[in-house]
Amino acid sequence: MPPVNLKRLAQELNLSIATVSRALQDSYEVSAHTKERVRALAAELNYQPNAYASSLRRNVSKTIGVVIPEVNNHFFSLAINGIEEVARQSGYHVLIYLTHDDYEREVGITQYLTGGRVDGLLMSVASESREFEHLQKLYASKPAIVFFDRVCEALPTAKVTTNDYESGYLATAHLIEAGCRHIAHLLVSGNLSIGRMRMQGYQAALREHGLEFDETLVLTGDADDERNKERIMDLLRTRPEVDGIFASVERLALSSYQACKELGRAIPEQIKVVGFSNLGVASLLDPALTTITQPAYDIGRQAATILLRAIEKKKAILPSQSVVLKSELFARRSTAR
Amino acid sequence: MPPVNLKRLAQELNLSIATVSRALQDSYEVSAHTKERVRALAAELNYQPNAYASSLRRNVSKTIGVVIPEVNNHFFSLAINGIEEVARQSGYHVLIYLTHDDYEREVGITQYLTGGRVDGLLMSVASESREFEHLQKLYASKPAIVFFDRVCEALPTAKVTTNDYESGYLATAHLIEAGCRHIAHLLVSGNLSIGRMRMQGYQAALREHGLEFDETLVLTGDADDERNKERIMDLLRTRPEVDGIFASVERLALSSYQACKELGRAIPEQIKVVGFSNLGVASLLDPALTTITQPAYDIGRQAATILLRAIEKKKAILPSQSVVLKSELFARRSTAR
DNA sequence: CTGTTAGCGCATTCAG
DNA sequence: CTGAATGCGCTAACAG
Repeated sequence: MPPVNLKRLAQELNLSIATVSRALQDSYEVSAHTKERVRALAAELNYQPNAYASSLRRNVSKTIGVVIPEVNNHFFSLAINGIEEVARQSGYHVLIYLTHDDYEREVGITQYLTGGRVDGLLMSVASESREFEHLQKLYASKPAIVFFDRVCEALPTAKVTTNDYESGYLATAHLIEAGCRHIAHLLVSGNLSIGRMRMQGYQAALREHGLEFDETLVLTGDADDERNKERIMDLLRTRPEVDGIFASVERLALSSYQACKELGRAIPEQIKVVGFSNLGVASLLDPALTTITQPAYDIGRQAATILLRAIEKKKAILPSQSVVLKSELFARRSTAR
Repeated sequence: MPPVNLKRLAQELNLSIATVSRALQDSYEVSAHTKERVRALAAELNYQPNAYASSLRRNVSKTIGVVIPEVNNHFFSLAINGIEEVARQSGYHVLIYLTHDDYEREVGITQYLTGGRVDGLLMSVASESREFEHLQKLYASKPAIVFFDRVCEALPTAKVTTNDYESGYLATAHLIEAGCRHIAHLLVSGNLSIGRMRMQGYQAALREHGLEFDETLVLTGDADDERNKERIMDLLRTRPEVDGIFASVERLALSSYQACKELGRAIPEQIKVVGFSNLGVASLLDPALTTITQPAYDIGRQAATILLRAIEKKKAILPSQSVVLKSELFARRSTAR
């Protein structure tokens, strides 16, 4: 069976390829009658335009890429939800790439992406990425880029983030007000803006409540959850005075909970924990879980909206289009008192 | 600045386009010296082949599509993880589409996909889909398809599933052995094979343990979580004898937990619940949560592996390549006694 | 080992 | 209103 393409339609209808093409695009310079004939046959044969030929010709792919650390995480999966929603409504396809917070992979992926495969890119950088050369290259190679959550400050483009400084402050203040005096901080990574911001909020809250900032209570996590848990347990063992933990990212919050449980230290009676990011499910079920919840779905939507708008208008994305959304402290029942 | 394509490279090197193309593909019929020159310039100019031109010419896109109900769900996000992993290793790109369990969307997406954009498709059908005409059409239009978890039995292709019947049996038996005598079943959807299988296991377990199957204790959920919760609460109120719940899917399990909490019926003391699927995080934190956990990551990997192998070998996928993996009952501490 | 030629399917000039 | 011709960037068959 011959393939169903414009040529085939043209032959069967005794028309030229050009006319068929125009008819399918509802061009004003084709008679209503012809359009009808073309559409009827196209439907009958289940004609689908070849996306690649079209992309090649028009030099747009109607495809965006999403590069994120992982998907098995409430924040990112909700964000994808928002992104996919917006993309589909605008007729865009979504390619997904996971870095697993690995620098090498991120570099590989960005190279993969340099070359017209996508019209634009939504990105949350890997926490391990210190060097941004690959991102610079990518940026130079043209696709529109919008960062969300884990941004690369070095590139002059729009970023969709949350009020990380304030949230860090809020989380810490919440713990202090609940009676904590020795609050450990679990940092996601020193070279990630969200980590720095949240930590600054943490420090400010301590300071303003008259507490010392103790550098030795700050633990920087890595990609190995098991090891993170061990290190948290070590910290809790060697520093028994710790009565609160502020985890700056979901994975570390979980590791904290597990560490506390394994050490038999009850949450929230003995140790209070505030986990950053969307524990979703868990926080609904276990009242001991206090979380800072980011509006992940909206972040995804906003980032995608900015990106697609720029693509459609063929306009550059400016840093001034950046958006800062608000996170919320979500405690099922107050841990204060 | 002129674009960096083969033509440009060829001009600057005084070679033909064909030679440059061959050199970049490391063809044996190009001198080492020439290859070197080409590669050097390509690197210098950061040449990236145009993926669409290549796809058009070769008639392969090195892209697969993943169509799933949602991503904000441990099962699917883990599966994506596995899929992306396998795909990337083989140099494939992954397009993602979410149906939100909506029939219309699924139809729209499959149409979207009919037309060479993807070389293959991994799919978990929407629970609402009763009609499979769109899938038949898609199947006829050629891309290789592998179903996973929520399969469409009508199509003669490979399916990657878990031992749903046994798991349903196991879950129910677990409740019975823990002392439950009136076990409600929350069905995901009557027209989904996983639902039917799990329910059959549930019925068999009841039967073999000498319990009556009571149709009025079976509740079929829909896409509205809030309403599901209300209906579960209704059921628990009108049928106070219910002392166990077997939820055949993650979302319904969560709604059950919430319903129980709102009614003040303690889990697992007053009501025991077994939730199907990967509650992940939650089950680690709350010992009350008993889950049937599917090997989601492996399911993703396996499905992707079968698909890519078939694509690479240009061979049709046979139903005989189907795989059935095993789920595991995961109770943090036994609810029995 | 290298170049010439043709064409993937489509959108778009330019003619009529 | 319609058709013929051109080329997007790349690969592959065919020469030499």
